[in-house]
Amino acid sequence: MSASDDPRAAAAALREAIEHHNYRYYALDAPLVSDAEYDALFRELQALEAAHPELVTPQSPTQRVGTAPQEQFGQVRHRVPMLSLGNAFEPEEVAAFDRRVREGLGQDEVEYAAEPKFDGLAINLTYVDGVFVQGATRGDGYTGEDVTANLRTLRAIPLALPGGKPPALLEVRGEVLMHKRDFDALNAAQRAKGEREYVNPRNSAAGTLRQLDPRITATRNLTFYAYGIGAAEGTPKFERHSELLDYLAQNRFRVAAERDVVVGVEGLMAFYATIGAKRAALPYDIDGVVYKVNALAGQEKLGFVARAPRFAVAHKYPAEEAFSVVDAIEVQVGRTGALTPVARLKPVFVGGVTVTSATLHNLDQVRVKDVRVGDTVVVRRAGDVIPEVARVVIDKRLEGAVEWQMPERCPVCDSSVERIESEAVFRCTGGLYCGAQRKQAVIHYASRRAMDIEGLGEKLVDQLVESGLVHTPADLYKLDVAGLAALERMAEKSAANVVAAIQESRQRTLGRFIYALGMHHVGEEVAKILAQHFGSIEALLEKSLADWAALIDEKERVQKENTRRRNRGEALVDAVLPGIGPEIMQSVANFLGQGHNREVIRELLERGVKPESMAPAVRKSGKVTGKSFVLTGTLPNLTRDEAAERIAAEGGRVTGSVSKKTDYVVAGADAGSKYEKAVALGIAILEEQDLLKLLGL
DNA sequence: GATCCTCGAGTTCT
DNA sequence: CTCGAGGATC
Repeated sequence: MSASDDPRAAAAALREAIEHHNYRYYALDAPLVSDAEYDALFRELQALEAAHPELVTPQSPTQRVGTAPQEQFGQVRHRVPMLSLGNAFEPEEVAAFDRRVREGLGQDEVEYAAEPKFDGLAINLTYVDGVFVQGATRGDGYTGEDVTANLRTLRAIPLALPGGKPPALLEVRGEVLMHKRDFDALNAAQRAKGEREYVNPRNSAAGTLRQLDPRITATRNLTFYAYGIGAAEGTPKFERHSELLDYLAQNRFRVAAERDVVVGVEGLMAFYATIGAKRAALPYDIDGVVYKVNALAGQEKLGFVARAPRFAVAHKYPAEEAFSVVDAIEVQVGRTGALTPVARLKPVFVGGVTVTSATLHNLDQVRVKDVRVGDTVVVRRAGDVIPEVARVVIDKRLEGAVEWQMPERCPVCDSSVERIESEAVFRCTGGLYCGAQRKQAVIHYASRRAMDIEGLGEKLVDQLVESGLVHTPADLYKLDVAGLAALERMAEKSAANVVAAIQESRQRTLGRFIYALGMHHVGEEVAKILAQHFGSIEALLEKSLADWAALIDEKERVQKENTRRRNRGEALVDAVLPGIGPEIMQSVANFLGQGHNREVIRELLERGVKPESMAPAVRKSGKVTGKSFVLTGTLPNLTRDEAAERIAAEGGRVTGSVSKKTDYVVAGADAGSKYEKAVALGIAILEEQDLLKLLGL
């Protein structure tokens, strides 16, 4: 049969042939034909479709690249949530996982499907009647972004499942990533064009997938590896995870060649070691391996804890370490004057990013690790993100390297530096005289949780303070558009926005205002207590030093009295200002006792800042009165603040750390150590929907 | 006096 | 998120 006899059949045959060659080339790395032969087939199909436009179908290989760039990505609700996995780092944690699985299944030995854990982006592909209709990112696990147009350009993603009788619905789960060699090629090209280079394959895959113009995505070599399925209708019945992967491979998806089926914890550890040894030689980046109970019936039996399946775990490789050299140890000055030593390092690529500095926390830490300028050090990214100096390579220490000393004078304002006995930190005594502290004070004042002045960030405050326009937060209210627009990189329009934001900030709650003042030991919580107790800023200012001293005495007296009563089992006396002890009172008294601080407050009020007095918290009874909650991870719909607000509205309390007194832990995606702790303490774990139900919403 | 619970403060990089 | 320290509790 030739094309002229039956163009429709010819086009179908060509498409099938091209998809098959794609599969051989992109998924198996084992092409059957030369590139020239492939191109010939492709051009033949293009010619045929040009002659018979009615034959063009969306799933034709000629249609991978759409034309019009999108404005933005749509939202996609996942039919089956895309969950995250629990992590294991140590052999004992893997053994514990295996033990829980064995106990859960009542088996002596369990078979696992083991595979590399790709360091890419989790994706869900939807096929309806064998045709690729939609691809979405994982997002928060429940809702992702529609990146169909970009995914269509990936030739490792079949646009149509091979003939026969395709399933009515198939969701393929997997990872989009960039092979290391393609990443290197991309960066070489970027360099040649004088454009920005990407830091690692994962970031470049993410950046490429989020291109609004699919034509750009098409020029980059992204690939896709399948590792599971979501919703499915009309697929064969699988009994094992490994069978399911075989099925995906038969349907022209790329699956990891390294996947294996192993038995027992010995099998898991052997797989971990094998992949670890091959890690550098693999074509893609991985950050661990994944173990899943192979029997699907077993997976179902084990089920889920909160958001993580009980039948699978990710076994991570240790944080990557790298050598670098300490160029200098600089000192940063914080809002409270705290001096923090920071190691400036020769740029080193570790854990996927280039690290140039790492905090050394305080002098004690510098001494413990004995870090000196010029030292060769081992750098790693602790936990997830924050770079740290793990240790010094003593053998490589240069002769004459001296112990680092905390400077005696502030590097910013030259005031003397002192260390309060029994405290680890050194502080600059310059107070608001110190430029660094002044800047930080203004930044803190404008921050989201304080007076919430939008557009007034670190950069702008730097300029304002350095140009002398602003010395204290009170000066913000004197700024006008003309003055601001005179600054560099500040257009009329954005200057107007900032001024408007400053005006708008005059009305804030008293709690926010007190917090914004930035008194030592007075964070959001303490500020709120003070606001509710005093009711107005004037009431707070009225208190003399003697009044505070009396209050402190009173506090200590009540504390002693209560200790006595407790020993006798008598009822306790209500304390003044619960949650605020002598130390904090002293700090507030010191702050308000200083003339310049009172002056700034007076100016703020004069310039129209009107803190709204706050009614003492009426302990409303709600659905969760008296219960305490801890939030961790990212919730699918609510932000943490929103969740906290709703809990408070029903009488519950939200705290930051998990303890025996915690009633519920609300866990979202990528929940961290708090989740672990909750499990260890046997505390009820809620997902967002459970929380909403509990709150009656 | 000891222990537990919370809050405050500081931090890196994209 | 983690550490350190203040406050409450026993």
